[in-house]
Amino acid sequence: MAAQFPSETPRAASPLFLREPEIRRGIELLYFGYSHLLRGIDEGLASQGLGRAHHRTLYFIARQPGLKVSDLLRLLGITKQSLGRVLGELTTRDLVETRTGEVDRRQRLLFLTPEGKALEAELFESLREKLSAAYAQAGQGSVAGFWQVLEGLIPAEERKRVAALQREG
Amino acid sequence: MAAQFPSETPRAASPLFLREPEIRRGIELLYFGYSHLLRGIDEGLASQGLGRAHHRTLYFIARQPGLKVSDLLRLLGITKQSLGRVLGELTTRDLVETRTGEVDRRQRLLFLTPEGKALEAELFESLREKLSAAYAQAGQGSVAGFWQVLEGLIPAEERKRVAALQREG
DNA sequence: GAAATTGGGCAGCCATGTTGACGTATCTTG
DNA sequence: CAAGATACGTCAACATGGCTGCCCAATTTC
Repeated sequence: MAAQFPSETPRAASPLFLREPEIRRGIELLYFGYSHLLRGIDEGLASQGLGRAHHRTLYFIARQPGLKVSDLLRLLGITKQSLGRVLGELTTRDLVETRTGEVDRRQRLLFLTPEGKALEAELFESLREKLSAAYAQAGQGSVAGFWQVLEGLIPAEERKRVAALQREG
Repeated sequence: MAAQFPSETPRAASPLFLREPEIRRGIELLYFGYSHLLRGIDEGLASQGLGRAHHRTLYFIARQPGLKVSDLLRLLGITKQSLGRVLGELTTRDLVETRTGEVDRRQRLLFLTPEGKALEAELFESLREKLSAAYAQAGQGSVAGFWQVLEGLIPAEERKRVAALQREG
C-alpha cells in the first residue's frame, strides 16, 4: 500500500521526506498557499456584501446545479442553520433560486440565477489566475503530485463525493 | 521560467492541465484536504477550551521561539487586536510567556512554556500522522510537486518569510 | 526636548460557525 | 389510512475569530 521507501538513512525508520521539517513545511505551505489563493476573492465578495461562506455555497451550486440542500450540507460540513442563513441571503439577492424536486417534492433543488452564475464566474476567474500561474510555473508533473498528496488527506468515504464533482463538472 | 508544455492539443492555447476542470479540481482538493487535516486537531483544542486561532499562534511561536508580536502579526496576517486576545488567553493559561526585548524594550518576545510546548507537540502529532500518511502514499516525487505548486501560490515577498521558518526550524 | 513613529493593548462590533427545540410538508410503510 | 420517517425551515441563544476606533508607552528623529 505505502510507496517504496529509499533507505539512505539506515539509522532512521522513516525516509527523509517524512521527517518533521518536511511535515512542517507542508503544513506551512498549505496554510500560506491556501490563504493567498482565497485572499484574492475577498474584495469581490465584499463589494456585494458577501463573505467566504457565500462563496463556498455559490461554488458548489455552480459545480452541481440542481443539487439538494442535504447534498450541500454534506459537502460543506456545516449545520443546516448556518447554511440556511447563507442560502437565504443569496436568495434575497437573486443569486440563487430553488425549485421543488419532481420525484420528491420535499426536496429543494438549488440553482444559480444568471446573476449568480456571473458572480461565481468572476470569483472563479480570480482563483483560476492564481492557481493556473502556480500550475504553469510548477509544471504538469508537479500538479499531479500536488493532487496525489491532497487526495491522501481526504478520507476514503468523502473522496468519492469529491471525485463525483469532477464527473459532473 | 515556465515548464515545457506538451502540445498534444494544437487547437488550445493552454495545456490540458491548465483548463477549468483541472483548476476546479485543485480548488476542491485544497479545500477538502486542508479541512480534513485541520479537523483532526479540533478535539484536542476544544479539550483545552481553545480554537484554531490559538493553534496557529502556538504553532508559529514553537517554530520561532522569541519572535516579536509584530513578526507574528505579519505571519498570521491579522490585526494586532485579534492577536492580542488570543495571546492573552494563551498567557492566562500559562501556555505562552513574553519577555521584554533587550535591545528595544517596547518589544515583547514570545515563548512557549513547557505546557505550551507539550500542547503544541500533541497537536503537531495529529497533523504529522495525517500528512505523513498522505506523503508516504503519494511518494517522494509527488511531495516535491505538492510543494512546488503551493510555493507558486505565495507572493514572492512573503515566500521569503515562509522560507525563513525552515531555516530556523 | 518636542514631535513623530513604533510596539502593544482595551472595548466593542460583525460574520459565521454552533446546539437545541420545534413546525410543516411529504413520502413510506404496516 | 394512520403512524412514523424524512427533507427542509426557523427561532433563540451562544462561541469563535475576524474587524475598527481609540489609547498608552517607548523609541527615534529633527
